[in-house]
Amino acid sequence: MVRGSTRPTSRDVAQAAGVSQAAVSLVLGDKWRGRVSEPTAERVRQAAHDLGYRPNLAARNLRLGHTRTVLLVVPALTTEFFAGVYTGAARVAAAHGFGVVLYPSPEGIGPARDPFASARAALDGVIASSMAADALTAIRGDQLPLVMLDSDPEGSLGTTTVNLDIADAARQIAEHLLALGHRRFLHLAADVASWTFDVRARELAARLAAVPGTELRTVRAPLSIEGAQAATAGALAAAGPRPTALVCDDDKLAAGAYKALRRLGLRVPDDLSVTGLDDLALATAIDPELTTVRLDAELFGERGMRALLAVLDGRTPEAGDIPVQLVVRGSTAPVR
Amino acid sequence: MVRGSTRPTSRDVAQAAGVSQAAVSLVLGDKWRGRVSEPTAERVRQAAHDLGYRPNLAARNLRLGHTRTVLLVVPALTTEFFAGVYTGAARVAAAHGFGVVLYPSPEGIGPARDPFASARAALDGVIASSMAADALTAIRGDQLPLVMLDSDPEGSLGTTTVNLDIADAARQIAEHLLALGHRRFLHLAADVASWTFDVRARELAARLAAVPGTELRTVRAPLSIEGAQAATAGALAAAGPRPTALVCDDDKLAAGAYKALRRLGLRVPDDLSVTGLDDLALATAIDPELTTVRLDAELFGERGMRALLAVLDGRTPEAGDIPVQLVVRGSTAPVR
DNA sequence: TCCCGCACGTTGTACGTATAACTAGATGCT
DNA sequence: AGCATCTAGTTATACGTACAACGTGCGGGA
Repeated sequence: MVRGSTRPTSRDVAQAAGVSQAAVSLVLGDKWRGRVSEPTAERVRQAAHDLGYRPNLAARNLRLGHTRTVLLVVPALTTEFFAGVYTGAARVAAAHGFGVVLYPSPEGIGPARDPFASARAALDGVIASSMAADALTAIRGDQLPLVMLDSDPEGSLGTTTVNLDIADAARQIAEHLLALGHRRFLHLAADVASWTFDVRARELAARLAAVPGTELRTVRAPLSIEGAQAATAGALAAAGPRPTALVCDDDKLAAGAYKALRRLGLRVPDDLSVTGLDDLALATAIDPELTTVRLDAELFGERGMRALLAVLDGRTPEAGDIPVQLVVRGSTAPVR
Repeated sequence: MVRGSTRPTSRDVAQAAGVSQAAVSLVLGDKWRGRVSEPTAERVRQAAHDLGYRPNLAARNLRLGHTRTVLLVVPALTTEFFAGVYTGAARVAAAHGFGVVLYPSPEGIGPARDPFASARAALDGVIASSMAADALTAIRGDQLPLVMLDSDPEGSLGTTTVNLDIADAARQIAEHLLALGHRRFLHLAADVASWTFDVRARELAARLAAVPGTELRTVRAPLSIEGAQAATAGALAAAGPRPTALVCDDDKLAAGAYKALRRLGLRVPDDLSVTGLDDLALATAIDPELTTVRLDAELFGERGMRALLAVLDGRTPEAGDIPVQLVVRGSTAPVR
């Protein structure tokens, strides 16, 4: 590290090894076969190591016109679901020489200042969850290759979408509860404008409408334990016969519902069957363990990344929704 | 990599506005006062807008030598704790014109391939949790300004550290349980090599050692609900008098312990008091609600970011640990 | 009149890299 | 011998930006 404070460049390495800068680039870029002799290559590598040389990636990106980096835009990371998505995406990306950068919608930071202006520094593409809607406007302006997760395949004109088979999840839950004899349903719905939640509501309603004598009420709650608790308490205080099945839009809402039910002295599943969706760690932490639908977050991330790679290569992305699986636990029982 | 038409550059804008590229740079860089007339500036802005011009940040970074972007390195995002850290860091960063990029250790991706080589593309600094140890070796090689979170202030030579007052957390838990009359303790410790967990063990042991007649056993568990469940079950199956207080290294471990206790037919807090640490949403989702110590994740992130900004400016970072607060709930009771 | 300063730009250059195009000597083939 | 081919490099250039340095009219003060 002779040059004092500034980082060594490929030219410094070249000088140290007694070759030209181009030779350094060839050797370190692994394109030297038949262009540089082995002894010289070794000398270059040695010099690079001695100087602690790290290529300036800004310069490389500028030169190459791409970065082999993609951005994953997700909603606030309040559950481990998107951690799984990231892991899956990062795994596939790594196998193709790509890196993944995560951009969670930071809570409480207005869109006035675009907080990831510099994060976008150099990106080849974007994978975005439709739940991070606020961040999307900024993205669209960039005209980058884009893959949407959990987004309406119809509504998103031309954009590639990768979806979990949420409709099937809703159907499986409905079938399960109907088979147990339930007829009076309460739907604890997430108060979030997103396709993935719309599908739950639509499919549940459609399924129940097909069975005579069923009843469906809906109550909306913000996507938090406290919100779900309050909404559930409010809904059960209403007049009329009490529902026997409580279908929650996700596991977190179900955990909030549990709390409300405990306060009301109602027992799960004796007085009320409860279902969630996601199969988070939370689902088995609460008592009784929650009947829910397992979503394969990692596979979701993998598929998203593969779709983006396909788009970047001009290939057609893999089609088809990702299958989900009902997991029956102790929170659902035959109606009495 | 087909990107339809190539993106417009500042030169294209210049041509469209009938000025030089330098003028475009001045206007868009907000340095035009007294150098370019208002009508001309407006013409440039208009042209930039019409063409949908976005500056090439790789080129800007190369030119300026900095990026106003920092990297936040965290362990796998299996709880919302680091989401809070990110939010706090991003808020402070945004206020100073910086962006934050998140790098969670992806599970199952070996260190063989450096998965965030390109994410590091252009960074001014790094904030890293000591829990993401595997990622750190790669970081160190870059010689970037670095701030460590939850790291041994002694061991990290010269590096700036920002810590939660975990020692105080452990003390408060110990005092609380001692005051309730507990004397036989079981410590459910995270099987993770990290300073933050070492402190818990050390401080708890020190505190109990000061009180005659106390007893402390320790059992280690991987940082997951299932792991904690198994470890707790194993420990309680051992011979000898049963402990009356179970001190868990974090809330997630406590949730696992709850499950083990339920299986064994032991009741919280009647048979055993349980404490956690973190105050995640999980802490109030389980029954009974968990006595734990609240960590202010957002403040943690803010302090980390402020420290890094100080380092970048050559200033001295704010000193002092971040205070924590015991939250007493239903999982702890006087010993019977 | 001369010259200075101001308003309004432009020209030129450097950041560090990857690679196309070239060179010079050695070797092989006919 | 004459020419093609191979080896082992070098030289030159472009990526898009920010900014230092350099004009160029024009009005005004001495």
